[in-house]
Amino acid sequence: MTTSGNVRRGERRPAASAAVARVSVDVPLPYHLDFPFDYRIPAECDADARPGVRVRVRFRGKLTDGFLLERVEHTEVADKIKYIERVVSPEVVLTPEIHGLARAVADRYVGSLANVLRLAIPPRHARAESRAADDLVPPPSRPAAQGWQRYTRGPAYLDALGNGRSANAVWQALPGEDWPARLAEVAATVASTGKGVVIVVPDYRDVNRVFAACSALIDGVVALSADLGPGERYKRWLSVLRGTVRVVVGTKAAAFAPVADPGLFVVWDDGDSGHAEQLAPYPHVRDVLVQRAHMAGASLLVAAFARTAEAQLLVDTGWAPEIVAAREQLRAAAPRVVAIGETDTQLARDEAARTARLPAIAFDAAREALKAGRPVLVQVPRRGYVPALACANCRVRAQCRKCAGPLALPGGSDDGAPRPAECRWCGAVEVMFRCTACGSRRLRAVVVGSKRTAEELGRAFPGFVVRTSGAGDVLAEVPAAPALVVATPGAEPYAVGGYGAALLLDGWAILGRADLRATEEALRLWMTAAGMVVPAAQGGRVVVTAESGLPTVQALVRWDPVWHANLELSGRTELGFPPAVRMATIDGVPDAVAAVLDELRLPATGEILGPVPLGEDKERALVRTSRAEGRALADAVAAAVRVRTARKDPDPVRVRMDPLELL
DNA sequence: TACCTCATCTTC
DNA sequence: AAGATGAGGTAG
Repeated sequence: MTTSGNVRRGERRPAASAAVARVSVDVPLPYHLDFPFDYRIPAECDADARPGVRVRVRFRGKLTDGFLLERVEHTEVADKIKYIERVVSPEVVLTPEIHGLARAVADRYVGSLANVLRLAIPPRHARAESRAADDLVPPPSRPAAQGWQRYTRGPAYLDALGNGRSANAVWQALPGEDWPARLAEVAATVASTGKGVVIVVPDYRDVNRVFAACSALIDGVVALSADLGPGERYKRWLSVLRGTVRVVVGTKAAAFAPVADPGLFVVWDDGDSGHAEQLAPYPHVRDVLVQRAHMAGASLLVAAFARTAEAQLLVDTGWAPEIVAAREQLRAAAPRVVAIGETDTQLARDEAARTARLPAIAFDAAREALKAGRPVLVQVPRRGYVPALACANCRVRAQCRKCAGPLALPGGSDDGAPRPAECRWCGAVEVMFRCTACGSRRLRAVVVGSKRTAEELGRAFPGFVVRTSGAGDVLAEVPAAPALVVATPGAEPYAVGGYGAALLLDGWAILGRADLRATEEALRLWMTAAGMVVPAAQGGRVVVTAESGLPTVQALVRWDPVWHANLELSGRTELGFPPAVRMATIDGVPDAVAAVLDELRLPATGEILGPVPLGEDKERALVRTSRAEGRALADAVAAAVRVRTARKDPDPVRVRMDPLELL
């Protein structure tokens, strides 16, 4: 007698009540199938089949993993329903909070729940799970937090958090600030009330620094970063889930860490591109935490040396008050910053310094710092920026006069014939370029500096150690000793006791990037480096090689990230770019993009830009609405894409909401 | 009439 | 996305 597996298992019977499980299956489904599937819960699984557990189910014939989202009495699909194969483990890994958050993130970014859950919940590691839970550590006592007195609303902010009140904030750290210590004080303050804290930083070096700072004040801190092995990662994540730790420090996936009773979420340096998830649907840590804090009734702290336009918007809309230092505190803390553009560059008289293209002021600043026994940071731009055009005179990025997009020379056939510049966003041809800043009509290609900087500096400063940090080989820390430290942006080592000087070389190249965020990014990179330099009173000097008249350079010289963020935001408001508006990009072959646009039912403020060619016979359309209609935009794009995947149109389109780069 | 290919349909 | 189903065509 032949029997099917189901029958041989002995006539499975459904659980007595709520025998229908709604399951999110973990398979890359086409977008129109992003909804839960119903499965019958067998009686023997009744106890374990709780919402949030992992289950094993048969989906289109194959065994797959899934999350049990909820249990209900009835199903609409009684004729097709199958039994759950088994409950993988009774561990409730998807908490109601994270489920709600993941759903919201999926909706916001036009992605599927399964894709977001894959970012939020690490893969299971059975051995880590079987270990017994540690005891819950007692909350720490409230720390002194003297460091916050330098900021106008600092003490009041700490008080609010310490009294368990919800208090969002956007914090600009003073130059030289020991920001990991300040974040640790904030975390300890919230933890002392018994609530949980999640701190998200851009990379593992920052995780280590903040973890160390937090561990000095708090028992029960855990570091979560992608470089951990699967077993260790799951083990630490479980300690968060089981509520045995109160404070989580980690990189972007930690934004979803299921900390118990969260009171505060922190994102450090929200302008760092490391906070943008590289996997679909590409959520950004800042957005995830804004959403999460809102849903959880917890506070959000957006902190950095510089300030993004997005953070400025949080301030402007009243979502978060700002925490900045009074002017006299800034004067006491800031290094002396000088900008030298090409027109006023006086190269050092020293022969070797001349070879290294070092201006006299930079050479002197470095020499003084070395003499004082301190390391000198030399920031050089990374290779491989998108080729773009800038004004030949003042190096300001060449803008399209219609949409302010970046101008570039059309690539492709190299027949030598000079061709006019084109806008990379709207495709408009520019034959009569005129610089928006200085009025010059000449254009030049933006190129990046050479890798020889390190050798050349070695020759300019004989007898001093030259260290490099960047690309594959990132240095975490340098000692408090004279040395030249050549680093690419984002790879600057932490200097014990601070740098004596920072030389920000080829600053104009960073400014000239063909990017909506070029100026914001330039200031962020400069301030991150300059923020590691000792105060002017201790001889701290910063030299940036860029035109001193440019607003971004001014913002660095005056150390005024708030002014710059306001400028940046009003610029984007004027042009109609994020974060002033909500925007979606739709990529694909021309027919596919056209079909989606055709299907698109936009809300009232909706507007379509392009499509513009994207290379490889692909096109990109930009779609925008007011921020208020952001959700409607996401829904409209989702509906249009769903129609397409449902009728199995051959050419796929890729959608991104508010991408970091529009090109 | 058996068998193969390609399009369409379904996924609990 | 990918296996299951079925329409219609083709060889024998």
